[in-house]
Amino acid sequence: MTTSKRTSPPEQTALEEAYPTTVEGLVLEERLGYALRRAQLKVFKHFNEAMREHDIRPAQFSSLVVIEGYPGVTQSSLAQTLSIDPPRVVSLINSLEERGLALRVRCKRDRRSHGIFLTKSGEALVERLKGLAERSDLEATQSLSEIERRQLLTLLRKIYVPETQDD
Amino acid sequence: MTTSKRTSPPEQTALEEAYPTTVEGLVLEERLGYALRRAQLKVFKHFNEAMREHDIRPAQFSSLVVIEGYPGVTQSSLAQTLSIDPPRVVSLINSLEERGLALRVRCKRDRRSHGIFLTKSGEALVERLKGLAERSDLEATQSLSEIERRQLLTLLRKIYVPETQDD
DNA sequence: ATAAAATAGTTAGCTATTATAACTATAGTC
DNA sequence: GACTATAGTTATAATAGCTAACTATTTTAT
Repeated sequence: MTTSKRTSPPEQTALEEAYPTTVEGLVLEERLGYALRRAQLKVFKHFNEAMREHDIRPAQFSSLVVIEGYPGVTQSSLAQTLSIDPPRVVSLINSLEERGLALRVRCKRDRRSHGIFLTKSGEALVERLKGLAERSDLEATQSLSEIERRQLLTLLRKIYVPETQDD
Repeated sequence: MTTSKRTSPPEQTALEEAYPTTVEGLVLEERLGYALRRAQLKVFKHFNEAMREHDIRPAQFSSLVVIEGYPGVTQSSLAQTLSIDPPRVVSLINSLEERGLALRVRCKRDRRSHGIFLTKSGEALVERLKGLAERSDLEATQSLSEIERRQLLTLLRKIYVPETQDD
């Protein structure tokens, strides 16, 4: 199984330090997944830093925003909207409920499902957080112009919502 | 602590089903982190599907590509290049070594560091994988034109490498 | 109307990712 | 030679994404 040997004689290898820390021109720079991960890593780091005092993670923030926009949204609907699997939605809503930010209400029509609502403090918090998130994004993308930021959002949306029309 | 109450009377909530599965016009659509995650999720899913028969994960692929481009690269240099923390690089290279795709060679000049090289089978594999990755990206972004794909890569690169110049 | 199939939510378990802290060995500096 | 810094490693921990299995309900088919 391990019949293959090394590609370069290790004896004559002494220039490791010369390697650049940024990989210009490497095939990797053409890989969309790589670029998306690097960009997301940076944007999320800024986000987490901005939310640190509120102890809110990206998925919690997204949930709060969706619940605010669609009060009474069911867990399955939330899962689909955020591309989060059902088990994770459970723990997500649990944490929001424990912190008094949201609550489940059993649905009368279909007693299998639960509508989710924000509490007063949940509503107050999400209003505050939206401003912080906005500022965080701007900081993380200082190197982009406002036009470029719009372009980027449009292109990304086209990937995950293929039916998206240009603005 | 739990003084706040719900935002809507749950008694009159019976329209959950009417909620859209795609959230158009919601504040969330303006959040860069959200869009990045959704897009990355889709691109990575395609990638993992394309690599399934080879049992190669995104981070392993990136590592192979960098090692191929810079044979003898040290683990710390690899960590910095890929924005992966050192402990993870260890397990990453361990797995590549166990599979006979790469190997560590202790550096003579600085005996603390290890140069990483591809084996013959590692070289053969990465050549094969690069084609698969390319096709996977195209499939995942069918809704984008070639120009838009280039724009997207450029914009993303501007975020994580702020010094990047336009093409 | 009853049996079968589908759905909403939940619990449990696995792997991977990101992040720390602490430790060993080596190298560089005062 | 003592102090400091660096490369790699080990060990934890929290989170994320995925799958299977189970309960309670609803819908569909017979």
